[in-house]
Amino acid sequence: MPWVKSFDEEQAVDQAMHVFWKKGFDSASITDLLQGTGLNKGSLYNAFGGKRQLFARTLEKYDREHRQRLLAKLEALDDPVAAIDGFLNATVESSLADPERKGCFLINTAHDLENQPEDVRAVVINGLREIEAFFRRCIEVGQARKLLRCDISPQDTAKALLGVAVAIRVLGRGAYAEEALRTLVAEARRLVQLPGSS
Amino acid sequence: MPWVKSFDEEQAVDQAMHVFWKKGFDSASITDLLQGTGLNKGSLYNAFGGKRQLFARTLEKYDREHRQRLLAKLEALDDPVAAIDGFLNATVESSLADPERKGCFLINTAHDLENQPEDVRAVVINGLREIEAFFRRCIEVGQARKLLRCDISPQDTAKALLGVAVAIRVLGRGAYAEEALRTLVAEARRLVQLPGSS
DNA sequence: CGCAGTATAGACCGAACGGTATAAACAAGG
DNA sequence: CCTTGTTTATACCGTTCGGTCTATACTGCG
Repeated sequence: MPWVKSFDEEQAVDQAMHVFWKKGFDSASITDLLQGTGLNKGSLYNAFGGKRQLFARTLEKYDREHRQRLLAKLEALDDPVAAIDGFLNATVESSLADPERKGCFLINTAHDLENQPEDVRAVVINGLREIEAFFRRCIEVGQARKLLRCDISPQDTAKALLGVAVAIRVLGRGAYAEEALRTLVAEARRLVQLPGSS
Repeated sequence: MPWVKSFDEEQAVDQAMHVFWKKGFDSASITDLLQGTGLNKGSLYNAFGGKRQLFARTLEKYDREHRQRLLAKLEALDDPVAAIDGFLNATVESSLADPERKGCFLINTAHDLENQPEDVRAVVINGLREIEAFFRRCIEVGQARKLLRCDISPQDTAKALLGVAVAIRVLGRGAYAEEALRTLVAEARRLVQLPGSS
């Protein structure tokens, strides 16, 4: 093995991620990916196999570095109220901070779920399911600690919170401005009867 | 004027609508549209000018015949509770009834809002704004008639209801099954404190 | 019939698509 | 040096893209 590798494969995946995230699978052309990664065609096909496989890798990386990382950070707070609040606010902040208004890569892909290969579908479904489970755990703990109202179903309310997060991500791509997005967060908070914090 | 027209232009728009609705603007090819409408290339370009203009016409038709028609029907009930309930349930039913899982044409387009021409953007923004206004009116009337809790903001809660509707449409495209979608409706109902009806 | 205007079918355009292949340049181990 | 395997750059493949154009068939009016 006289040579190992010259370019940073993980960095290339990261750059390709932004291309796919912004344009989606179909609209992202090979040329876009070559420009975004700085690779040339041969290296890209040699390193990743093709467009589909590269897309799957970028989505997995996004899921790992965005969703999983955020959920882990929030669970570590050991404060269910702050965790719920934190997730929704992070959703809004991410939407507002991105001048390209790319939204959430997972949800963008979920919107196109029909024509995705099975491995991609699995990442999306699993990611959404884990966000829902995160909300459910937050609600259960919050109820046990008497921080949240106890007359609601954690399972069902978790779905509602995920739903609001989805709406923030979709409407945050141009249809709703900051104030409206923050209103959605406040309304979601009302579902679990949190006191109005910042 | 020795001839008027041979094909039904409105029917062609309707068939093109389903093509764009299913595939989106970019992924719908001219060939798809020709097959869907039964027209040939010359007629299509002669009658509509091009892909973009045809897309705008199909979206306007969708907005007119789906959103406006549903809202008018529900407003005519003069029953704010049934109207809110009816909208959310209709959203679920539409999602479930469509084997192609196309979702809502307006919301699909809203998800791509960035690279839409101005006229298309206007239809989307206006459509969403009117759904929100519909919810707001329902809540205001419901409060005046003591059917809904009076300690909530009609304006803000209307945004939340629209948000849940958006989530139903997005997650209804494969990520969520019937039961989960109905849970979202029930949770939305909880936002305005409706009694649990079917 | 002859004229005007439309529908049809399909050729044709340049460009871009995803993907493969080929060439030379290059780096490290033997 | 020589081999091995990767880097680049580019040519090339067949297909499809949105869009134009032409030639022909057809319909209704005068």
